[in-house]
Amino acid sequence: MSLQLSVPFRLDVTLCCGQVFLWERRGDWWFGVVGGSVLRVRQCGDVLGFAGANEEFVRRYFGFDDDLNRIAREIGKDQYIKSALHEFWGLRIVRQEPWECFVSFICATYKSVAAIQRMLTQLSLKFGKPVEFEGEVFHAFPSAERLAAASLEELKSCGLGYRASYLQKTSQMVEANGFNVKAMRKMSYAEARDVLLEFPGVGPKVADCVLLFSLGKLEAFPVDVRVKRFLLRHYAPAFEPVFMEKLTQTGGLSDSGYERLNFFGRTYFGRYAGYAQEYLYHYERCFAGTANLKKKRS
DNA sequence: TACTGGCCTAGGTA
DNA sequence: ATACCTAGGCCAG
Repeated sequence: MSLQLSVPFRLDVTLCCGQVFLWERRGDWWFGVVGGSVLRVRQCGDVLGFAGANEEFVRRYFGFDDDLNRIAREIGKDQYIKSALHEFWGLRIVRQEPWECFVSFICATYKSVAAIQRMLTQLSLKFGKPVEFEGEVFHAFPSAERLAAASLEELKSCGLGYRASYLQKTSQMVEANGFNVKAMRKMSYAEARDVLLEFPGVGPKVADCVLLFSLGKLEAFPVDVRVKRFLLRHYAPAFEPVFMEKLTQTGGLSDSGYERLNFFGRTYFGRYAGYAQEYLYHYERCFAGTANLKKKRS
């Protein structure tokens, strides 16, 4: 099946920008398991070809209802973000499966994207239900029940390290009390964030990623080392010199430091701050390299 | 309340 | 090759 694109969209950028980890590229086609079924998608200009789901599902998953032109007008506050918007125009925030997204970002702490993909792939292979598609076996993302029953050793064998116990405890909590996606969608950003923060292994960064990439809270503004970096480089005048100095001197980010940068992002860019974050994050990742702003060791 | 280390592991880099 | 550094942070003290 195929659909004629009537909105700006770029599939490859959307799947490569670091918001989702389990899509695999094979030639022109992308393969992914979403909600227990396998999806095959490719883009040729204004035509999106797909198999494994209906058009409505595809439209919802890739966020075609987001009015990108309007979003760009609202977040396009300065030349730097405008450059990122221009470079990656068509990048959209995906509506991931919340549980998969939650697990992904619990595992993502202090890991590179390549390593995250590897961990999640192993978890799926080991604990996910096999799904046949076009004569081939794929694996669905494992349920909370299955992960809750896994031993620490089994989880660690997927490369999780210290994240294994977080994932085990969180899975057990979800198995016992559920993961109330519907309720969180209805809540405000702040309320839903507080719910997520109750789970082990979930701090503000992980919560913001889940809110943005799976719960439709487009004002969420996750702050990681790259975001911190481009804020230091390009938005320094927005902060007090003393605060800037402290940020530059320390590698990590304290709770209060996180909240200040997060608050800046949400107030400066507005209700679509999450889109700004993702365009800028990807821009930083592709063009800014890994210049070292950390305190020099002596 | 705010800050400091420690933490598992795997890619990437010198 | 082999050592070292950093990676989409969180938690305990």
